[in-house]
Amino acid sequence: MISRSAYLSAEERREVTVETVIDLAAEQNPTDITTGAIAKRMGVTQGALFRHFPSKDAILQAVMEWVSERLLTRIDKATSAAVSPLDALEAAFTAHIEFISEHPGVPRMLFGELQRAEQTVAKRMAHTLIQRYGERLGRLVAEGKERGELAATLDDKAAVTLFIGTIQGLVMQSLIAGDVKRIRASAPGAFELYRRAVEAAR
Amino acid sequence: MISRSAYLSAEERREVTVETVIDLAAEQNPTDITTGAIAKRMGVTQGALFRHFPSKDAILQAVMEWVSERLLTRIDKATSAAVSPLDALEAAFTAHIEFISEHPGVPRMLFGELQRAEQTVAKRMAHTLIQRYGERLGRLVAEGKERGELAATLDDKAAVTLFIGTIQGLVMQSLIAGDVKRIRASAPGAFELYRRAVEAAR
DNA sequence: TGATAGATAGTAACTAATTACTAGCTTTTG
DNA sequence: CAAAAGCTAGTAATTAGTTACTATCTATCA
Repeated sequence: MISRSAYLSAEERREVTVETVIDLAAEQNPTDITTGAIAKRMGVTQGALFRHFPSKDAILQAVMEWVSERLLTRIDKATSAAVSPLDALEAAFTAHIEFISEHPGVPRMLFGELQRAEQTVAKRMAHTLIQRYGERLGRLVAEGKERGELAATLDDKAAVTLFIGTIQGLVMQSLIAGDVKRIRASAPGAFELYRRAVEAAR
Repeated sequence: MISRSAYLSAEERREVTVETVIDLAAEQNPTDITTGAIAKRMGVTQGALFRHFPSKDAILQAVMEWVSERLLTRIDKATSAAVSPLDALEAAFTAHIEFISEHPGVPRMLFGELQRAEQTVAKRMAHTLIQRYGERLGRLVAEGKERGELAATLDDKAAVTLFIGTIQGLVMQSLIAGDVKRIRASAPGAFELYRRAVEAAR
C-alpha cells in the first residue's frame, strides 16, 4: 500500500523506483535510462534517488531482483498446476508471454544487462536468473522424455535454448512492429511450432 | 587493398571505421561505443573521424549498410545452391551462423539499433534489413509448403519468426557463456529442432 | 492534548568526467 | 604545389554522484 502523504517511505520509494525503471525500459533503450530520467518520471529530483540507492547499479540490481522474483514465481505457479511436462512447458510459455505483455521493459532490461561489457552485479543477477530459468525448463524437458511425451532423441540443451529463442523471436517481432500487444496473439502459434519440434512422434 | 602509407584514403578510412565498430560491438554494449573509442582503436584522433563522417549516426548508417549487403549476399548465395526449400533454409541458417561467428558484433548492433527509441536512419536500416531477410525466408517457407516438404498447416509468419528466434536463442546462449565460438557447435542441433517444427510429417 | 526534538524524505546547486562535434593548423600524398 | 588526411585543442551538453540545506513526519513528554 502506497501512502498518500507527501513523502514516501524508503521502502515505497525503492519499489516505485524499480517499477519506474521497468516502465521506462519499455519506451527507450535500457542503457540510456539516466538517473535524471528516472527521477523526472517519479516527480522527484535526481539527487533524491541517491537517498535510497548508493549508486545507479544498485538501482539496476533492485530491478533485476524484482524481475527474478516475479518471473520465477509466476513460472513456478504456472508449471505446478500442469498435468504433464509438455503441458507445463506450455503453461510456462504462456506465463512468460503474459509477464512480458504486462512489462515489456523486462526482456529489454535483461538483454541489455547481458550485453554489458563490465561485470556489474546487475549483470551477474541477470545471468543467474536465466540460468535458474533454464534449469527449470531442463527438468521439464528431461521429465517429458522419461514419460515418452517428448522425443527420446531430443537434445535437452537445444530444447531449452529453442524455448527461450522462441520467446525472443516474438519479442523481436514486437520490437520491429513497435506493438507489444501483438505478442499475445502470436504466442499460441509460436508455441504450436515449438511443440512440433520437441514432441514425440505419434 | 589497404595502403601501407601513413594516411589512408577516404574510402579506406570509412571501411576501416565500419569494421572497427563491428569489432567493438563484439566486446561491449553497442550503445556505449563512443566516437572516442572507435578512433582509439583505429589509432587516430577522435576529431579525424569527422573528416569522413558528418555525424556518429552516419557511421552507424555505414555499419548497417555493410551488414545488410554482406549478410543478404551470403544468404542469397547459400540458398541459391540449395536443391530444395528446406535445404535452402538449412543453408541460410548455416550461412547466418557462420556470419555471426565471424562478426559477433553484428547481432548486437542490430538488436541495439532496434531497441532505440529515437527514429534514426540507422534504426530504419536495421528494420529494412530484417524485413528483407524475413521476406526471403517467407518465400522459402511458402515454396516448401507448395512442394509438400513443409507441413501444409504451417503458419508462414510463425515459421519465419521461429527461424530468427532460433538464431537469437543461440546468440543469447553465447552471450551468457561469453563464448561466441560455441555457437557453431550448437547450431546443427538447433536447426534439427527447427526442422522438426516445420517439416511435413513422414 | 499539544509542543517539540530527532529522524528522515526531498531539494538545489554544485562537481568531475564523458559525450558528440568543431576550428584552425600541420603533415602527407599525388 | 594543391588537395586531402590528420592533429591539437577546444566547445556545449549531459552524465553519475555529492553536499549542505529544508520540509515533513513521528514519537515522546509535560
